[in-house]
Amino acid sequence: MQKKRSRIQIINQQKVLDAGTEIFAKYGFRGATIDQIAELAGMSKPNLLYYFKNKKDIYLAVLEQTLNKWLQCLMEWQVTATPEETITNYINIKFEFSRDHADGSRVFANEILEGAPILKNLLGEDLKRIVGEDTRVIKGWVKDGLIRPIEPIHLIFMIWAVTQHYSDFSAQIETLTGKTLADEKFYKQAKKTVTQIILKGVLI
Amino acid sequence: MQKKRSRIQIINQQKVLDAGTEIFAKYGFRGATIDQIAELAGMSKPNLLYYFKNKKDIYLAVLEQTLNKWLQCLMEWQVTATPEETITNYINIKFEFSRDHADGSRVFANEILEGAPILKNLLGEDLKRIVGEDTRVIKGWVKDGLIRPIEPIHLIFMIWAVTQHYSDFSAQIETLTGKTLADEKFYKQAKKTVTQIILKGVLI
DNA sequence: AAAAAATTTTACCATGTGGTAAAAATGCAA
DNA sequence: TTGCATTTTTACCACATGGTAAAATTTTTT
Repeated sequence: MQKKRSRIQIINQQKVLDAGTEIFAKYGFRGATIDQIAELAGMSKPNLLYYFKNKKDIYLAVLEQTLNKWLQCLMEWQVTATPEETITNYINIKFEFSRDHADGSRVFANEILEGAPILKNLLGEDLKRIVGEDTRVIKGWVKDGLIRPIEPIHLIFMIWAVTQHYSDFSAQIETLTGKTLADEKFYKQAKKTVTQIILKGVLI
Repeated sequence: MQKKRSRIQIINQQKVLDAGTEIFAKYGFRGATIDQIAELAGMSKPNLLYYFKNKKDIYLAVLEQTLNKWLQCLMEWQVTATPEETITNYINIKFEFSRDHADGSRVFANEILEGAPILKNLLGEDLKRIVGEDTRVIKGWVKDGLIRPIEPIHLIFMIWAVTQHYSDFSAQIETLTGKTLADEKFYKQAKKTVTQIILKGVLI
């Protein structure tokens, strides 16, 4: 049993997590510095280290926070009725996540580019289980003749890839289109086009 | 007019570029160290700095080399006959690039995650022009009623996103499936599924 | 083979970065 | 308001990292 966190502690730890997410998103674990995070969080480095004993601890906390949000997102969808509804819903949720947690998504991207040394363990079993369930659902649809015979895992990867692309590579997208998912019109257009192509692509 | 590069120069500069690509792919510009690159290239740090005067110069050379390959890849496809053939061909080429230049792809990913400070200038106009041409072709197909009315840019992003996903996030993919694009069977299956979904998704 | 040019090594240095110790300041409960 | 606990600042340190100078070595040219 651990002592109740004080008001200041709660505020400052969250400040560090927010700043850490932003910095790690840009530079990855190795490239980020405690000074950068401290400055963005508006406190001195030793002050920050009063809340997190070292850089790795900040990183772990950021990863865990993001991970929870991501897993929650992945489990949020439900096999409601038709595959059409279910897939539409799934893409919706993923797009929403990409828009609202772009920095978290980029922290993940950086971590995976480094070979996912931490995430591999943190994620391993949970993600495999979730993906396994998704795969089973899709396999069921194929068996029932509701969608074309496709390899489920690649459909899942496609949806992840596209939605994450809009957050992870937003710098590139912005250069080319002048827009990001923050632009409501662009957001809807992207979601609509992607949903349409995937639905028509898999439905019979 | 610059002097002809010596035999040793050619060999060692390429060694540095190869090592640099691998290290920058993992850690990005900030996270990579000259020592790591030097060690992987099998030479001492001062020796490496005899060929490239500083870290940024190595990075620029790596980016440029990768950029040339990427732009070449993007321009390799041709509007042959039907949209079906053309899109299939385009996806083929991108998948091949992801498999054969995974580290280069990751260097790009890292650069874009950092906000593409260098690439923005290096790439800016060239990429815009290429994407503009692609967009025009797709718009033509829509007008001619050959494919469904979709927003071309998002189709392009979809194809980029998916193919790059297999190289950039191969660590995640390997955790989940035990496979990478290096596995011939997996490569063909991924390409086939993606091609099928996108073709059925856009063709009328 | 000798001289010149190119390459590699050795020995550095300045700065950046992760992290600590302890004093000073602040918040808070009695 | 006083005393205790929490928080913040100041002043550091050790090591990593980017980079340099110059000597030593190897390669190439004459």
